Amino acid sequence: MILSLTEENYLKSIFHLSDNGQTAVNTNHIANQLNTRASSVTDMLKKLADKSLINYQPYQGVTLTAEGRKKAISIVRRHRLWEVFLVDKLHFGWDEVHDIAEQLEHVQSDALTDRLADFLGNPVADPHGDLIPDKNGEFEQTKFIPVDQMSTGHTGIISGVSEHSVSFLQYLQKHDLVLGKHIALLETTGFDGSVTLLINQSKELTISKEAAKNILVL
Amino acid sequence: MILSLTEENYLKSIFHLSDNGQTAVNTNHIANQLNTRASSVTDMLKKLADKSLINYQPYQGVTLTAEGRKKAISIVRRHRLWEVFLVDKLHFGWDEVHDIAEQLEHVQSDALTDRLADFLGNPVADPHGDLIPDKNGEFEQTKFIPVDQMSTGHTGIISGVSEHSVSFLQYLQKHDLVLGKHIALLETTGFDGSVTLLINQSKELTISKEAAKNILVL
DNA sequence: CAATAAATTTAGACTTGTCTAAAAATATAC
DNA sequence: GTATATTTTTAGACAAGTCTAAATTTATTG
Repeated sequence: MILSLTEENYLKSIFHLSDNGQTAVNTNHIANQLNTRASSVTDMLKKLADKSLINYQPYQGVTLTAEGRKKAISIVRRHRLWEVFLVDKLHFGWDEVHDIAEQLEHVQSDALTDRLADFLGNPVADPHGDLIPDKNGEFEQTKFIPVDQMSTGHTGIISGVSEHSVSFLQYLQKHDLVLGKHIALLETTGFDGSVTLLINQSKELTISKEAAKNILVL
Repeated sequence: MILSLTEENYLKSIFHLSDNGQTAVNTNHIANQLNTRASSVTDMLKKLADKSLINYQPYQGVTLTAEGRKKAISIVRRHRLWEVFLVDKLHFGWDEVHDIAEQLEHVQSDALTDRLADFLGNPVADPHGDLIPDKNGEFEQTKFIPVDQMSTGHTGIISGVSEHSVSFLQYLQKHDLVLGKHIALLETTGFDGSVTLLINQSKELTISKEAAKNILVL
């Protein structure tokens, strides 16, 4: 079944807002995420329910069906593969690629997606460290830890972020907190939770608890 | 000014049907090319005329304005660059790429287009030999000759086709009449115009006048 | 050049996706 | 546990793009 661009965007939103399809999502949350109105969302939810892509009970929020989840995951796969392409091959900054990938993800061709993945070396994570599902929709099993949950003295490799705003990404870039860097947690300040890191065994940097929460290490 | 996908497709059609924007194009021709109805075309022509992208007088056909031509050329540029990407990098066959490029061409980002061009080595022609306009909309000046207009004994390099149907492309592929092959015209048959070629100084092949007309050499 | 044929445009309707405003259902608070 | 606030849905309208059928314009032809 071929979905419209709009339908794809709704499925993707629901997937992301529901923590990969587990919990129910509210109409208002979707409206907010898609910059549209609750009434528009209701209309679309009925349509997606008719197509058996979501489970929808009026006033009770929605979850994805197996079919809907499959579709959503394939969109996520396309999005993240294109992000890798844009950063690795076209040398865009990781803070510049989201909007372009948002367009590219809607190009419908399984052959294209699979060949692109091969061309990129079948990456398992995108430039933000978000996991790329494989052809069958499976995510590699990994255990990212947010920096604010590391113990003092322990080390890790920066492997992802859980906040994708351009300003945060640029902040990270500026302080050289990019993917692949080795960090060690030197100290956690009790009163505000800010943490002091040693980056690549050389540079010391103190960041807020808020920032630490959104940097993931492996 | 940002154009809708549909508007882009109309401009592209007009550009192609008008021999790169020179001659006037009929409503019916556009309807035919876009698989739509004449009445739909009329509606859209009014809209494009309102936006100063075409010159439109009812019943008199249309031509592109300078602005419309610029837009059309940028779509053609994107389309052909993506075709190069699909064939050179993802190893698609030249007969498989049109539909995918048709989708990719509508991704709106000048930065993407320019970086893609750089990544591909700023090619001047796509896998079918069609010229790729540069960033400023200029086509490289070349003089392709259709095989049916070659003189007996003369040689050339296959550099393009003027017919893009999948069946024709597959026919060429089967007979090894692909881009870059050296051919010599051995003989033209008077009564039906079919021509006998020597391919890469080794293999002889006779093709119809119809086929010869659509193979371009340099 | 009148009559027919072909091409084009208009009129009115339909679909998709959106919106505002009002109604209904659910959640919260005293 | 009733009143208020919040969330969600319904009702009706609108814009983009399309369609069919009818009307109009242009082209063709005897």
